[in-house]
Amino acid sequence: MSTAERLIESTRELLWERGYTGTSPKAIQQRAGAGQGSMYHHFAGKPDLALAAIRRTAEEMRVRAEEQFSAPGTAVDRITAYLLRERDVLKGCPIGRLTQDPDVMADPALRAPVDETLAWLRGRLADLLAEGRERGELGAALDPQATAATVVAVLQGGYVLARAADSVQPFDQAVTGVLGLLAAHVPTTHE
Amino acid sequence: MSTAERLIESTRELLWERGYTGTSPKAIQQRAGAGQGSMYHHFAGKPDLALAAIRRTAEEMRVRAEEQFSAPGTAVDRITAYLLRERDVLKGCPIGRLTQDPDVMADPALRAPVDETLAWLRGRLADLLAEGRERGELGAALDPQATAATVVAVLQGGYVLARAADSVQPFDQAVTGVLGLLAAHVPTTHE
DNA sequence: GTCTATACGACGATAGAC
DNA sequence: GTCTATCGTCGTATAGAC
Repeated sequence: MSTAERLIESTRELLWERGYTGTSPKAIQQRAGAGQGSMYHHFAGKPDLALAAIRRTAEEMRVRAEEQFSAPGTAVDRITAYLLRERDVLKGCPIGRLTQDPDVMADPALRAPVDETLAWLRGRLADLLAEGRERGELGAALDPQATAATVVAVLQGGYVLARAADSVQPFDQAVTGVLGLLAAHVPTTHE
Repeated sequence: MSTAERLIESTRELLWERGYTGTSPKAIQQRAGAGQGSMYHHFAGKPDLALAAIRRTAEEMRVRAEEQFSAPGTAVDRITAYLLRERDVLKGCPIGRLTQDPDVMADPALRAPVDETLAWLRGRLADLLAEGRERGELGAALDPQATAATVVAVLQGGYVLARAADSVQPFDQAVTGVLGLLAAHVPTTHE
């Protein structure tokens, strides 16, 4: 792996673990096994490197989500598979966490991939829900956009609860809970 | 207001806006209009001051939530009122955000109030949901614990989505969505 | 491309005068 | 109680040699 690659990967890890403010150039260099000069040769500075790291993480997240979304099965099947997918729950969402970093949110370039990724997720889930509703898999009363936002929020909030409790249990409960609520909207499961 | 009070209040604001790592003693002093010596006279250091600030914020959060929880009405009414309560959505949750700060999570003293507050919230909502189920306001199939986790996660995740989008819309949608799902579990609304 | 040297303010705290 | 002085380290680079 090239030095530039190692720098990006180290930055991705540190942004995930410690956030933008909590990540120093020195820490990035040490983890990447690169010197000062090397880092500043490849990147203009901390924001530039962070941008490369965030873009890559965002792209990876979309690809992994799309794997579930484009799988065979009903809309609810695919959303269920997405929600139950294996996750590094206690580490949280590498994109969602950036939302709490004022320095990231204050920089339009850094903010854009965060905003776009979460908006894409909601949109994609809304599409699935709308499709499921059209096919009669879901009740006509279900609001695809609102429900999509709920599903993404359950994940993002589930990470928060899990980190607070230092346990995956609240995350799993939140997912179980929303799946239970969603099941009540599946016409065939109505008593 | 005493100097110690102003220091605590300033710390509360800064922890909310910038998190623990992003908040420096100097910034706290400036906002409080106090000098170095003054701060270190009243508090042992940054962690000590943060502890006082976090405890107060946690206490305030419980009191405000309990106002809705102990109001008259059905369980669903009270949960709805809680979810629709006025909030500083774009600023996020002052307790939930600390969850993303590794230095807070690494310190048992700082972590405790965060953990306890979110756990209390889930427990309180689970109680309400269980009560509503016993009274027949909610379907027997509803899992109080899981659903409580879902409700709290929707709020915490809604903040994340709102901050990413720089708009309250996704937060409102997530709340609308979960209320819509919950409505399907109210026996009388079944067609 | 990578290294070392240098810079300068911020961070988090202590010491001691008033 | 509050102030100023001082301290050692870190953060975020730039400069220039190799």
